[in-house]
This record gives sequence, C-alpha cells and structure tokens, in this order.
Amino acid sequence: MTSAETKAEPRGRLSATDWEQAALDVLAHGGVAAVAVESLARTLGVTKGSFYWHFPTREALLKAAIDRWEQRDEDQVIGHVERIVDPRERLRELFQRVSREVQSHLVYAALLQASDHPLVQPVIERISKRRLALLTAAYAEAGFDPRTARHRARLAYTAYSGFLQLNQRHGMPRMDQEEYQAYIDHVIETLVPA
Amino acid sequence: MTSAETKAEPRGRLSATDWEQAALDVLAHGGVAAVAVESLARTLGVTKGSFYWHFPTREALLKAAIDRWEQRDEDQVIGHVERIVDPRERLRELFQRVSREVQSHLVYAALLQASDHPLVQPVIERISKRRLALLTAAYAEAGFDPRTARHRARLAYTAYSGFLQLNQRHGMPRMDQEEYQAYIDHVIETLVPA
DNA sequence: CAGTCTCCATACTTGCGCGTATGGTTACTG
DNA sequence: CAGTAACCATACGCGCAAGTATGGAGACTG
Repeated sequence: MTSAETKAEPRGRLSATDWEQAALDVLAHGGVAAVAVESLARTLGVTKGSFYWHFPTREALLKAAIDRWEQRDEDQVIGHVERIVDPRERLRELFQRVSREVQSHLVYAALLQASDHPLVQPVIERISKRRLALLTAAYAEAGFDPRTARHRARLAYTAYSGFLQLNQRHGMPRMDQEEYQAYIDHVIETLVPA
Repeated sequence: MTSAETKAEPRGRLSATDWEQAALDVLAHGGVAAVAVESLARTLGVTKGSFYWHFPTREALLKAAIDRWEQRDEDQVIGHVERIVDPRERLRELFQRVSREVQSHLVYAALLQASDHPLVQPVIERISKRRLALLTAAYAEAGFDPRTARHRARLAYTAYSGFLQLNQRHGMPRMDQEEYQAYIDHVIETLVPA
C-alpha cells in the first residue's frame, strides 16, 4: 500500500479512450514505469481482463496515450503560441504555461525522463525539433542572425526542459508563486533582450 | 543479443572496486536500469556467484558506485572549478567540461533520468544544491545582487542539465565540435555579461 | 426471446532479474 | 604440504508484472 490504491470509481462501461486518459494521468505523476495495466485497472475499478479487450498490449496503450497527448499539445500549446508574433511574448507565454496547464508539461517531463524507451524516443525527438524550430523562428524574426538565433533557441529550450526536470518531481528548494514569477521575469529579461 | 554481450575480459580476480567501476561505466551509457548483476557479471567475465560475495545486494553496489562517483566529482569538478575566481571563467570551465570529462557528466545525466529512484534522489538533491550554491556565489561575487544571482544561477544550472538531458543520450540534431564551441561561447556571452 | 456482440472477471502461464544455497578452485599462511 | 580463507560456478527459489484462456453478464438486434 505505497500510495495510489485509492479511487476505484466504477463508471458503467469503459472505452479505449478512458484507458488512455487514465494512462496520461498516472504518466504525468508517476512516470512511464507507473503505467501498469493491473494498477490502472484498479484505479478504474476493473481488472486486467477489461484492458486486454481494448488493447493488445501495454505498449499499445502507451503509444495511444502519448499520441493523444502529442496531438493535444500540437493544438493547444503550439497552435496557441504560434499565433503570438512578438518573440518576447511568445517566450513569456511558453514559460508561463509551465505553471498553468500543469498536466501537459508534467507528461513532457515524464517522457523526458524515459527518453531511452524506444517508444518515447521518437516522440521526444519530434517535440524537441518542433519546439526548437518554433523558438529559432521567433528569435530570427526578432532580428537575430540565423546562427545566433539557433544558439539562443537551444539555450532557452534546454533551460526550459532542465527546469522541468529539476522542479516538478523532486529536490530543488521549492519556489513559491512570487519567487517563481520573479524567476520567469528574470529569464525573459536575460534571454530576450530588447 | 541486443547490444553489449561483448567484452568478457577475464582478469584474474575481482575486487569490490572493480564492480563499482564497471557499474559506473554501464550506468553512464545505459542508465540506472542497466546496472544489472548478471549483465555486469558477463561483461566482467564471471557469474553472479562472484558478485554476491562482494556485495550483499544490487542496491549496495549502486550506492557504492554512486558514492564513488560523487566523491570523485567533489574532488575533480568542484574542487578544481572552485579555485577559479572570475565567474565568467568558472562558468566557461563548467560548460567546457561537458565535452571533456564525458564520463562524469554522463553519470550525472543518467542519475538525473532516474531521479525518482530512492537511492539517487538524495544524491541529485545534494549535487544540485552544491552546484547551484557554487553558481550563486560566483554571480554574487561578480556583482549581482543576491536575488538576481540566485535566479541567474538557476537559469545557468537548468540550462546545463537540460543540455545534458537533450544531448548526451538521444535525439537533438547532433552538433559537431565547432558548432558546440560556438554554442558554449554564446551561452557564456548571454549568461555572463560584462 | 433467442442469438450475438460488447465488455469484463478469474485463473492461469511465462519471462526476467534479484537473491540463496552449496560446492568447487585458487591463493595464501603456518 | 595441510588447512583455511578468498573468490567464483551452478543450480535453484521467488516476486512481480505482462500476457493468455475461458467463461459469464449485460445490451442490442432480428
């Protein structure tokens, strides 16, 4: 009885989507390893027998869940941020969204931590390329020459993912809301000079 | 026969230190999960029977190996960098060392990825605190007010660990040596203004 | 209301990696 | 050169989570 033997909410019937949703939840808080079928079944109030009707294997669920997340991310984060023209605002928005929209970033952090898994490796690569391109374009628009834009984008992105890694899960003296905002402001000020 | 069933170099006898050394090697390249006793035994040219003479459990080996690494890190990286007074030079040295001294940083990256493991969690916390303090002190010496120094240090450190995470293992369009140097220079220029 | 399709439970089997038990071999000491 | 201690091999037990086999209960269709 370590932690999450809790819920067991018995909705009537389940669909594949329900499993994917539940998988994303535990993925966000427990990492890839925590996505286990028997455990998931318990939190959904059913048993393995149910799972293997909807999915052929655990990997299939993982892939489906991650694909769903990537799709939502493409729409919400990218689609929304991409419309902001000012790179300063764009970067601010990206970092601000780490505090709200926690779920999505938690999943990303979990995936980062399991980047050696053959299933998530290509996902991380795609996401990284995409976001890096987004940042690079932003800096280029802001007047940076291509080379500098690439470097600055990489710096911003590594700072972003390093931040996720060092905060969301463990250690690092916790920041309160005010300190967090001050930090974000500092990052913007440092990485997006006038 | 996935990958590393190779070596099997039969030195005469083995000591606990040999096992710790080998553990660090596979830890650096395969992560914490790759530190498996039977696998390690094969690469050392022996069997499990040998291992359990030197160590009571796998966790014990892991702890010993990580302790050894942390000790070496304390001496080499910190001890050496700490003597550099100019923070600009100190930061440059820290980032430069990511290319040389690969082993140590690879281990750190592997530990970062397994930061949920009860054995490495306190290690990461210690290391993070220590390095963050190092950077904070450097920025403070350089004339930053305490609050800004903390923020800048955090930014530099997250950029550092994010860089490790996104490069050393997987994805991210590989940088050649020249590009890498240019990037480092850009980071220094950006994070350590005159 | 008989048949079937969907969803789920129960009881297995299987693979993998840790740990144990026990005996063998080399090295070292008196 | 016995005898003991350090080091290692072989063979087993065991737990855990994935995957399988099979049958049962509710819903929907003719």
